[in-house]
Amino acid sequence: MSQHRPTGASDSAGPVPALPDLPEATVARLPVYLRALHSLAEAGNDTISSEALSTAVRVNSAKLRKDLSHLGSYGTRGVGYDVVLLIEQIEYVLGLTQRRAVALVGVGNLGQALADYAGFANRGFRIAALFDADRRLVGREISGLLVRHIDDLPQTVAEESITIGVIATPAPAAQAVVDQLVSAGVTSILNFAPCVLSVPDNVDVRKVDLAIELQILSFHEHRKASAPAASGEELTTTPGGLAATTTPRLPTDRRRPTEPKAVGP
Amino acid sequence: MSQHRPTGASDSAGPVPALPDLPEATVARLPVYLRALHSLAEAGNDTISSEALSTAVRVNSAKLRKDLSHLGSYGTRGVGYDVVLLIEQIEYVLGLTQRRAVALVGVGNLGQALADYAGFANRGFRIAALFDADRRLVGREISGLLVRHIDDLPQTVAEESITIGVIATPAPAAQAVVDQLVSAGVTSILNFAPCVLSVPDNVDVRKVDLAIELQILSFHEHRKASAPAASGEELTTTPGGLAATTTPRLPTDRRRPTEPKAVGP
DNA sequence: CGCGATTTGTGCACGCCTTCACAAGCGCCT
DNA sequence: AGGCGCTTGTGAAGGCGTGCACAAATCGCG
Repeated sequence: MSQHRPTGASDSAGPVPALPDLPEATVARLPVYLRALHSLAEAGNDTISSEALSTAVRVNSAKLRKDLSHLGSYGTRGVGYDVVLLIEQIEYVLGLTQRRAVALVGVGNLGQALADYAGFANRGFRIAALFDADRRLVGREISGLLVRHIDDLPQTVAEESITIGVIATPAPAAQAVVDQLVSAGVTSILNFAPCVLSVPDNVDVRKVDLAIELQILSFHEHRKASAPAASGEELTTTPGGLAATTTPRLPTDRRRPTEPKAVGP
Repeated sequence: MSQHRPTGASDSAGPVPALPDLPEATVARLPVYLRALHSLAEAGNDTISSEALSTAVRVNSAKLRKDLSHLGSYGTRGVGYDVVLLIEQIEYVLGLTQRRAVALVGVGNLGQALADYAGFANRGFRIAALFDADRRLVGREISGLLVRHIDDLPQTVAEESITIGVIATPAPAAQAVVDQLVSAGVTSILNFAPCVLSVPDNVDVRKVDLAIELQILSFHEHRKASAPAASGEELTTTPGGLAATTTPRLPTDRRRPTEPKAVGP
């Protein structure tokens, strides 16, 4: 039941970071656990077993236990985990014990929807300011928040202790916006613009690209449409003859026959 | 080599039904490459080396080459990749040679923003129908699309050959909506509702949880705030009274409290 | 016509993540 | 008090993904 200490380093010499060095995969799942735990707490559960929680969040129970074990040892064998305690622990590690201030840049359609999104406020965040480059939008009020001009970023970021920026601008504007955010002191960025961003090493960026998600689904659709087709005739399976925009040229694999080696499955 | 069909020699002009069995990690990156390649094509580039493309998309060039090699062999040594050919290949594997019809359920703030989002149309998708359970919204028109009642789902899905559903409803409604989508024949779902969904095995679900993204960023913020803070202050750092909702109990951590971290190795 | 510069495609090793399986710990019941 | 069933925490194994480093392949030039 050793703690999160990565390797059994010597206590005397090893300066241990304040936070357990969680695997990224674990970090990404903790919020999911947290959500489920809040539900359980509201439903009046005092404790929960890893097995029960794992079915709720659709995660292998061993993986769940290992994830939680990274936080320390907060379960009771034979009983399970104390729901409230676990919530507190996860919120602590995720840094949610303080309500973090977020700046939202770009109040187009998506930006407005994000500004209104209740999920942020409900889960530890406060949208502290809205920005846009369009002077016509500046001064407008969106869900109780004044839209400021992007040039006011440095001042507002400082005043409101903003550490997280959300980019909901068109792609061409995104890089300039990040640069401004970064120089204003923001060190975490959530990017909705469909483009790659350049940031210094100390800045974290997460991207959400809506079209990419659909394209990934599209791949699986394509695959499903190919394989289980017992008829085994058509390739793209399109019922109607559409495909108007791009040239629907057929794939021509010009792989060289130099390797007759046909590795069978 | 020879991932999928060794079509090279025998030009039976036959279809290539068997798609290469791409690693999921590769599938997730292909859309990013595709985006960059479109830019390159517009900029007039005929060919691109893996090195150049890799810097554009911020991916290790070896990884990039390996990803592309899964598609077949479409590069020329000493030269690079043919941009147009590569675009066609990626669009083919992703199943983008046909424009896929998408149903969007839930036209609240987020749903409306998604309905307006140009990125979908620009990248191979067509929002074919909008649905909502609220009769007051049914009949309204949003960005040129009629909002239908969710009970019309089966009919519309069939008529429009919809295979992908997007859920932008509140969490409590999401599971019921998926069930309806699935029974209507939809086999891929993009879920924006903050909850876990149950679906049959043959249905793919991808989730986008905006608050989770912020929480992951929050974790890294927390970590950054702990480690490099040379001063004694560490844990929750921010001023201002907060944490009104939940008990701001400090971590009853058995792990050692914040030790000033010395520099790494 | 051959040589050097360039770039692809990939074998290999390493590290992270997942999963199984099980000993250790805890509470309850008899 | 002792045993029994339940659950946690984790060692070990296997799989997947990443990145290095290099042979093979191609082009351009002398």
